[in-house]
Order: sequence, then C-alpha cells, then structure tokens
Amino acid sequence: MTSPDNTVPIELLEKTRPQQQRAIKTYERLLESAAELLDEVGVERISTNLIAERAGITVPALYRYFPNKYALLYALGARLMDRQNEVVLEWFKVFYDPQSPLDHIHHVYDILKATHQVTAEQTGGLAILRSMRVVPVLYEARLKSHYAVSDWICQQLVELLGVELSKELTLRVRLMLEVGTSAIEVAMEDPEMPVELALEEGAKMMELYWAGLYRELGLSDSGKN
Amino acid sequence: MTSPDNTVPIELLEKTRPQQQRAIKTYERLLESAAELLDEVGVERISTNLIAERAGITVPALYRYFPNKYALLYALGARLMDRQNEVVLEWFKVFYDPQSPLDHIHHVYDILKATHQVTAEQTGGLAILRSMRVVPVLYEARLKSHYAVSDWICQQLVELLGVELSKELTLRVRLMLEVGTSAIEVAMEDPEMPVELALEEGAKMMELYWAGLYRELGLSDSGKN
DNA sequence: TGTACATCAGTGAACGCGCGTTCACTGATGTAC
DNA sequence: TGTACATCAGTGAACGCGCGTTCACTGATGTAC
Repeated sequence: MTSPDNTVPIELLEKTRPQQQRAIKTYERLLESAAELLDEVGVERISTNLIAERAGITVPALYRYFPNKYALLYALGARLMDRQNEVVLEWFKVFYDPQSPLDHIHHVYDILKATHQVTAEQTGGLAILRSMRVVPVLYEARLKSHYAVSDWICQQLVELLGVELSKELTLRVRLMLEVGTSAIEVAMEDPEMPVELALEEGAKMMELYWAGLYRELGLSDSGKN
Repeated sequence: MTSPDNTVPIELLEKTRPQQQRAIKTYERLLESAAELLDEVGVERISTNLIAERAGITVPALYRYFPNKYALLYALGARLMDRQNEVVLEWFKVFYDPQSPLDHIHHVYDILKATHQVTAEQTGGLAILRSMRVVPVLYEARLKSHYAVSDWICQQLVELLGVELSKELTLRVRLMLEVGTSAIEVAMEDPEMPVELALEEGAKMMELYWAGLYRELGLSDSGKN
C-alpha cells in the first residue's frame, strides 16, 4: 500500500535556467500563474495549458524551463518550504539565550506566527501546501524537507543543551513540527477559525509538550509562565 | 483567495441506489476500486475510466450510481469520516465515568488508536484522507464533518461537566481533533515513524492541552497520570 | 411449476475536448570586432 | 557607433491519447397469475 509508483521516475530538475531579464520574468510569471491556479482550480485540475495561458506565453516556452508539470509544482513547493525552513533557523538565532537556554520554548507562538506569515504572503500558499500532501512525487520532497528541519533542530538541541541525540528525539521534534503545520493550515483554511486563536492554541500545545520533553531529558524549565 | 469556485455546483448525491444483490456488489466494487486507485495513482490521476475498468464493469454502469467522479469520491470519503466519527461517540460512551468525570482525558491514546485502526482497515484510507484535503468540493464536506464532531463533543462537555458553551470552546476542541488527525496521518504516511510512537506522543500533546483547558474552565483534574 | 411482463442492471459505440509533449521555426538579445 | 553573428527566448502547428459523459440498446432479475 501507498507505494510511490516508481515505475517511471519523474524528472523534477529544471532544464534550462533563465538567463536574460526577459526569461527571468517569464519564469517568475510561470510560477506565479501556477500558484494562482493551484488556488483557483486545485491540483487535480491544473494543467500546463492553463499555466502557460495565464502566464501569457505559449506552452512550449514552459517546457523550455521545466521538463514536465510536476517539476514546475516542485519548484513552487520547494521555494515555499525553503522559506518556511528559514523561519526556523532565524527563530533559533533570535530566541536562543545562553543565559536561560530553555527559554525558547516560551516563544513557540513567534515561530508559528512567522511561518504563517511567510505562507500567507505566498500566492496560493495554502494550496501549495495541500498539493504537496497529495502528489506522490511532491510528497516525498515534503517528507525530506521536514526531516531536514527536524534534524537541524535536534542538532541545535545537542549542541546548545547537550542532550543526547536519538532517533526518538528526532521523531518527537518532527511530530511537533507537524502539529505546528497543522495549526497553521487550520488557521488558513477554515474561515471560522481566527488566525490568532489557532496559532496561540497550537503554540500552547507544542509548548506544554516541549516542556515535558525537556523534563524527561532531565533539563529543568526556567519555570516562567 | 481560496474561493471554492462555486460557479458550477457539483452534484454529490448519488443517482440510483443499487437494489438487487448484483448491483450492490457492483457498487461496492466501484468504491473499493476507487480506494485502491486513489492509493496507487493519487487523486490527480484517478479517472472514471480507470475505476470502472478496475471494478470490471463499463463506464456507463458507474454513471448509473454516481452523477460524476466527485460524487464517487465523496461517497468514499463520507463513509470513512462517518466511521471515524463513530469512534469518537463510542469512546465517550466507554471512557466517561460519572465517578471521575475528568478522567477521560487520560485515555486520549485510545481514541487515536481506534481512529487509526478504522483508517488503516479501509483500503487506501490515507489516500482518501489526503484527497479530502485537496479537492475543493470534498474539502467542504470534510470541514462540515469535523465541525459536527466538535459540536457533538462540546455538547457532551456541556451536559456532562456543566461547562459553558462558547465559540472558543468549539474552536479549541476542533483544533485538538485536527492535531489528533495530524498525528494519525504522520503515523500512516511516514515510513520512519513508528505508529505507536506517533499515537502516544500525539495523545500526550492533546492530554496536556486538554488538562490545561479544564483548568482554565475551573475544573480540577483528578490528578492521575 | 411455467410463462409473460415490468423493472433493474449493465453494454457498445460514440462525442467533443483538453491534456502533455515535441518539432522545426522565427524573433530578441547580447557581443566581438 | 555599426554590423555580423552566436546564443537565448519564445512561437505555431501538430500528435496521439485518455478524459468525462451520453445514447439507445440488450441482458438479468424479480413477480403476478
């Protein structure tokens, strides 16, 4: 079950990189159009024809830069995930304080807020996230990216707090990230759900759990809150 | 953004209900085939042709029961969501104890476990959940179903614990459900993630949060754990 | 039990359409002298 | 500065295919007498 259908591997790498000004504009217009259409018609209805038309070019021009439809969606998804991941690195830089090294867990809201913002600023951000969950080849990229972040965070915890690295730690961090993502997605997709509430309560859940994790690892919380 | 494209409403209701034995078999084979294909090729590649072929009938026979492709996927999704929702009702029945009315929050693992099992038993269960996140018309059904459960849970909390019903309570319950779903999905889709770990840790997160919720509402936890 | 008939279930063939992709091409941009 | 040329960027036309859906139909099942 859920085998990734590897019979015919799908090439995701871009073919030609745009070089001239004009080409860069075209390339960006392609990504922007794809993002809009992902939002408007969904991943099961999007097509190269639609994307090219929206971008104001002909279809063969699209194939100049991307070997196929999925490579284009991948470029879009990878860009968004990279931005999200940068938020995590930035957050650690800002909120890690050697004076009170466990204090960062009281700033989970900030990381959710920043990630939400990055996603909301991207045209069709929510639709992009959704499509990454559903297209097999994109899903694998998503998994890989999430593990990259989990691993990076764990490495930080090892270096900064001296905790012992373990498979279980990585998985627990990964689960927390997934819960955070979930809160952000709910905030974005449910019109009834106020963004602030979703992010605050999501952060609360993560914080409580994270504090428990540190307690189990023998690290004592600063007691704040 | 994220407008559900209501220009041409898609009919989701079934046309003819199967009556004879033979027809019921055909109908079930259609759903089963669709579930398999959702898992194998994904929602953006599934087609009525593919489904009918797999079910061993011709395409017009499919159109006897469903007005279109989405109605079939909807039937599949609705059936799974209904089973999941039943788990929630059952769980409350089993774990609500008038002697210690707050004790149910220490059994969150059980509800996750049972929901996971129901989903794992359904062919292509994970693929069905994923597809419900991404097809606009199915997504609305998903939202509606989730709210039905949240509302039902809130109603239980009102009746059993005497808490005051509020919009915020519903949203917090809904968020918890979403987090639980998230843990189950991670358990199912990530080959690296041991199912038990995901469910246990997910339950832990929900429990901690839920305990906090009760504390805020002025209900004191039995202290067990 | 046998048959005529009504209803239910599924078929064969066809439709127009948009899909992804490729080809040989023209036009635009940049650069060497 | 002007021009010849190389490279980059985008086009027009076409392809075969599978898509969703409908039609008039044949075959299977159930029932009344």
